[in-house]
Amino acid sequence: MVIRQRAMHSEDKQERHHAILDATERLLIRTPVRIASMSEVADEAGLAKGTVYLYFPSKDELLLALHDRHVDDFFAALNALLCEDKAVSMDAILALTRAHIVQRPTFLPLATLCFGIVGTEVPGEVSRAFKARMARRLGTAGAGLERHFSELGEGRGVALLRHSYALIVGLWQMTANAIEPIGGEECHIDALDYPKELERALLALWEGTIGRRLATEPALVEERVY
Amino acid sequence: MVIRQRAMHSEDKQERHHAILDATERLLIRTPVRIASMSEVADEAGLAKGTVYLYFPSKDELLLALHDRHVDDFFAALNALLCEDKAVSMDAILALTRAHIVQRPTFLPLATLCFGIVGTEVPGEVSRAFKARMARRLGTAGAGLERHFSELGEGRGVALLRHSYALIVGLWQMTANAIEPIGGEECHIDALDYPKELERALLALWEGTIGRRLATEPALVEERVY
Amino acid sequence: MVIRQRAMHSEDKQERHHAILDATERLLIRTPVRIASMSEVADEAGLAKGTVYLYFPSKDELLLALHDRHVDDFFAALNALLCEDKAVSMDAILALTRAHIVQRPTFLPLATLCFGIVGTEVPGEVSRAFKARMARRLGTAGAGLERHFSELGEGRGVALLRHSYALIVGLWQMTANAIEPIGGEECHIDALDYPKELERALLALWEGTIGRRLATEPALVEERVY
Amino acid sequence: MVIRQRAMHSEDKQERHHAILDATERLLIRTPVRIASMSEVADEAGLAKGTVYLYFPSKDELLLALHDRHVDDFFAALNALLCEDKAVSMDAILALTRAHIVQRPTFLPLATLCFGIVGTEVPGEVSRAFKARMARRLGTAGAGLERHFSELGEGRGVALLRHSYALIVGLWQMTANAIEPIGGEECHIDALDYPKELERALLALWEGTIGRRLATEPALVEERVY
DNA sequence: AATGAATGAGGTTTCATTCAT
DNA sequence: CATGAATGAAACCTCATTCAT
Repeated sequence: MVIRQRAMHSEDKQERHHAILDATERLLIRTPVRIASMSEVADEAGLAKGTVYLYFPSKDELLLALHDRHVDDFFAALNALLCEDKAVSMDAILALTRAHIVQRPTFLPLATLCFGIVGTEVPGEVSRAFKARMARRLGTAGAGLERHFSELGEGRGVALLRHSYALIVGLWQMTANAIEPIGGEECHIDALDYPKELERALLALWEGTIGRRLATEPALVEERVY
Repeated sequence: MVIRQRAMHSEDKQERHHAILDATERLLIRTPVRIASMSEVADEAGLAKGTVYLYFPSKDELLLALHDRHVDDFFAALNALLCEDKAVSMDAILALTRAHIVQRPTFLPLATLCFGIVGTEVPGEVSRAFKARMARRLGTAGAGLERHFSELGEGRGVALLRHSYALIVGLWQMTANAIEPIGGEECHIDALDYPKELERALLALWEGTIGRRLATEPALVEERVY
Repeated sequence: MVIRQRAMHSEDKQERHHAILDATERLLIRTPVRIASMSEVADEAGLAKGTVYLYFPSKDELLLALHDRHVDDFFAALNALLCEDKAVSMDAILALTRAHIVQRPTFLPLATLCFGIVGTEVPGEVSRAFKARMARRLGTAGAGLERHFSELGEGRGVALLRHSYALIVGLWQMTANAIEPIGGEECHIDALDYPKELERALLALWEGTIGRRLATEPALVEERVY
Repeated sequence: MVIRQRAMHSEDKQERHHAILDATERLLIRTPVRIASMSEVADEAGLAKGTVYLYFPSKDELLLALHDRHVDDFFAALNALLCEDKAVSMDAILALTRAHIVQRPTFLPLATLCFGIVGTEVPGEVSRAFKARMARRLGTAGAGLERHFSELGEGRGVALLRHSYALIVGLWQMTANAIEPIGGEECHIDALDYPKELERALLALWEGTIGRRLATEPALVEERVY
């Protein structure tokens, strides 16, 4: 077993907390299909199995905590963007989504997984706490959105974020798992390029919701339906 | 144990095939949260466990087959609608979605489950076959859509269907799992009314994609952002 | 894994049931101090772990079933004795106790163990069923006792059996575990000869309960207090 | 965490020793069924886990020490009684048993537990020391008994105490575990009134051992077999 | 074709004890 | 002396799948 110092202070513990999440993330990147066992997590973190349970009461809560960190990263960036004084373009939001969700290899698989965990496997208290955090983030970001897009009425910002998130996750599930180009069938190959297809779909959703043209990126505009 | 005769003829086999799927569906309705074990499926179907394996090579393929049947029902109805000569309204499509997906208690939980199965657990051949069927259905329906909504360019019908499906599934996952009815807690109830929120989101997506107003249902219109 | 035939018929299953109990008993004889793990039981029985769980739903219930078999053996013999027409002597009962309880190396350790299991670890239904069987056995044997020892009033037979059983188990626990001859201290060595001390204690209990002399064995009589 | 000063002097240590035993006893009263974990003991004592290990080398020895204290209390009272000049009645001894064993909620559960510990889990030295203390107590009290009950020959006093103790513990195990109050079920209630049944059994044992009538309490006499 | 007994890998969790601080 | 973070050996149990009957 790797010799490590003990996390005596609160900040050391925070660090170790994160170190375990980091280890979990590394494993998830290595084998996205399989959810690592707690033994593997402990090994990867250079800790004993029991130590992992010292920081996370169960495997499900560990996974949920990692997902929570992902979500937090995204919303922190989003809120930072929305809090700025200058105008926020759709492009900026898409770029942010790309950076924090689409290109982060573990975000979407883990999100998919956690949809099954929250509410069924995890104790109600934990589940509720997660949902509350989620609601708070959505609320903050939704309000920010309403400030930047004045066409959005009260509460429409949150709804738009929810719909967008649903689209991001749902489309990833379809694309990653369910649909791929099959020989013999003539498919538009780029229809299955998840990042691009997602941006087109999001653009349509936002334009439909807000009621005016938003995109400025040529790539998206030129494909537009007339 | 129930005495049963053997399914000697091809049609008997088809029948038993469906009987097993029916049993699985009944179990799924009874406990949507838990995926029934093969024992339970066999019991519910009045067969022995081994017999179920004569008809479905694995549990995953059984679930996938049931999902396939759901999807087939939906697309059959959709294609029937789109093949008719008369104009097809958005409302008609929403109604169809409601009837075949939203209000069918097993469709969305199973879809969610299958997104995790296909491509990882199931042999490539089976997975490819499922995806091919899916692509064919989408292709047909997408083409029909393009006929009815002339603003949709070539291939845009398929894409819109994909995006819609993603929205349907993704929003369900967020709504079904992220919120639970808690006695005494005041929840923003309407934000969590999945059927209504879904229709609003779909409407926005379609209007954003097609580029014009589509809804006629007062309930949706009056909530609209100006 | 050892190749074995399958227990298809009810009697085969009974046999396998017993075979597992036999294996458990062998292990218990080998290491009376440690309660075997389910893996060891399965190995000893030449079966897979899962198979053991097919016959016994949990480790505790397996142990309880073995204890139940012990108890059953004892009471079957006791009732057989009490059902005979001819008079039953205290000596006969002591001999029977010796044969079925004292000299059976696993009876008392397992009984001690099971006192902790019943009512806490085992589901209420199982626990109740065991207690009901126990009450039935005690009732039958107690009534038989009352027939043979006319001084015992109604219900006193059951009570005497309960007290005797308590003495048997309690004294074993003290003797086997808590008290042993210690160098330096002058102890009557034979006070720690459990079988003999037990019989003396039982004789006193019975004589005190029934109210007259019962023993005929010289060994017990000659030690008697005048 | 509670700030505590260090136990530097021998008497401080003794005090802390007792404080830990007190904490263990409180936990045992709270949940008699479950043996507290060392963490709980430490918490209850307001100490860290490691500190408990400074005073007791293992969990088993902690439990044994608590049991030892119980036993010591009982024998101290018994010897005090037996050392008095005036005659000692059976009733007095029963009353003492009631007060120190039967009505003390942790005595019997812990005794049961310790019967499984001593001689198996605990190092021989500790086990032997406990047994030696036990033998000494029994020896003293047994000799006292022989003075008060002249019918008891040499060594019979110790034996009677051993048998009594066995009966006390054995009957408790049968009664406490084999029967539980079940709403709606009619149980032979009085067969399960442990304190009363115990006194009847002890009376019979003592009368059978000593050879004459001992009881004076009407409640016991009137139930007597003629 | 049908059965259902047997399999056994696989994963989670607990907690007495140790030892660095 | 005191702490409490870290350890890691157990042990249980499930259930998809196989295959003898």
